[in-house]
Amino acid sequence: MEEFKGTKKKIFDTSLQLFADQGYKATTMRQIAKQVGIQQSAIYNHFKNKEAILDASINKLKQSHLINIFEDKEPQELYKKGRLLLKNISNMFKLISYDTKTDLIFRFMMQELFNNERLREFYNEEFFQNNVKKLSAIFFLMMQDEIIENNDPLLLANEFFAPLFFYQLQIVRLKADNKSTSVAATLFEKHTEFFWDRIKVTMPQQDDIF
Amino acid sequence: MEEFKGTKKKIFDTSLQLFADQGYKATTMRQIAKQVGIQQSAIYNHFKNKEAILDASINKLKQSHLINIFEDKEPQELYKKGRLLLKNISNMFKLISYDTKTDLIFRFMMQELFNNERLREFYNEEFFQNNVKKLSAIFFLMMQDEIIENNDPLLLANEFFAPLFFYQLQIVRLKADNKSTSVAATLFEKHTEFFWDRIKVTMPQQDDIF
DNA sequence: GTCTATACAGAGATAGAC
DNA sequence: GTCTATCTCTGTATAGAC
Repeated sequence: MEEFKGTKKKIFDTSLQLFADQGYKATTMRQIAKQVGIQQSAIYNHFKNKEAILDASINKLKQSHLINIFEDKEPQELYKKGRLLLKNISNMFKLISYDTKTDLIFRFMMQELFNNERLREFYNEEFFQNNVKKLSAIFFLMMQDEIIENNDPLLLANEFFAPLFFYQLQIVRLKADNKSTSVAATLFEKHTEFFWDRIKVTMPQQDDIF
Repeated sequence: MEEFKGTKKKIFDTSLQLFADQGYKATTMRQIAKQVGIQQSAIYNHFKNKEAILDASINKLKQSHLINIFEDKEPQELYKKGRLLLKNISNMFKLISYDTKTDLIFRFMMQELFNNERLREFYNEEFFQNNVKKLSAIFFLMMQDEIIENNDPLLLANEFFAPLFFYQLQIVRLKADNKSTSVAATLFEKHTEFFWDRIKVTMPQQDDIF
């Protein structure tokens, strides 16, 4: 929860930047120090060792919007917003892709996910067990209220999240090479429309053809 | 195109395994040698240096089914298969997640994607410019033939690929921790059904309600 | 809290005998 | 083609002066 200040903050920000660009292992203490503008040994006044900076980075991820999609809100307060809720979530995914700080955390996460079991464990529990299940619950409530058609709520949750994550990945990747992201950026909204049309209740008495 | 043999193959296979588990940078020549059962210096009889093993790994990725989804087939030969084509593609994504060798390449790719510009460039051109565009072309032909409803073909291509990639990622991740993948595995088929129902032409004269 | 100096381990790579 | 031995560089981390 603590926010770093002064030199410690500089060290942390620089480290995260380098971790995102090159990976944790490839980043050296000398590199970090040089970029901060201090001697390498001075880092140890702020962080016990290199792993402590890694831990701080993981903590940052835990607090980020990449994981905390619903903040503290419960399905019961959310589901009535219907299509608007999905639009809000979709837009949040989009904003994250363009937020410079969160973009770093995203790249850091993707690299370490496969060689850091602790991070994988955390991702599984927080992102999956938490967010996907919460979204499932929301869809379930929407079905009960006949806002959307009956279907497998867990499938809907996955089908809604998957493209958002995928488009986020593409944008972060394209941005890393300073390539245009404009096409990919439009997909967030298009996905939500496309998806909503698939799941919404279509009134039988009202004929779309005429 | 060359397939390695004997010691060279052992070195390559071991390296790819370690790259997938720990990342390229974290893997040492001594580690590779130890696991192969030779002296560290003996590696240099087979590969010029560590980077040459990395290059070979990237070449392996280029040849894999992760990238070569349509092999050499053209949209014109494929689109008529309709729903079956999508089922085949979906099934291929699923099989890759469980194929031990391709699973390694997938993990290797995900880690290096963010710190290897060359790999990113290749991924962008081959996966995106090639596969997504090819699938777009297929959907476009399906629309012309009135197999599916009119829509943005590029959107459909993305919406179809995104969950497949996402589910693949989840399975590979779960497998890394020896966790159950059975729930995730069912999503490939469910996605295809869910998606096809969304896009297929629904005959106006034929009423589904009765 | 930052510096210089240094310890020490581990990295990639080469030389030359067999 | 593999071995032993070794070089050189670079990595993390600590000690102690200011």
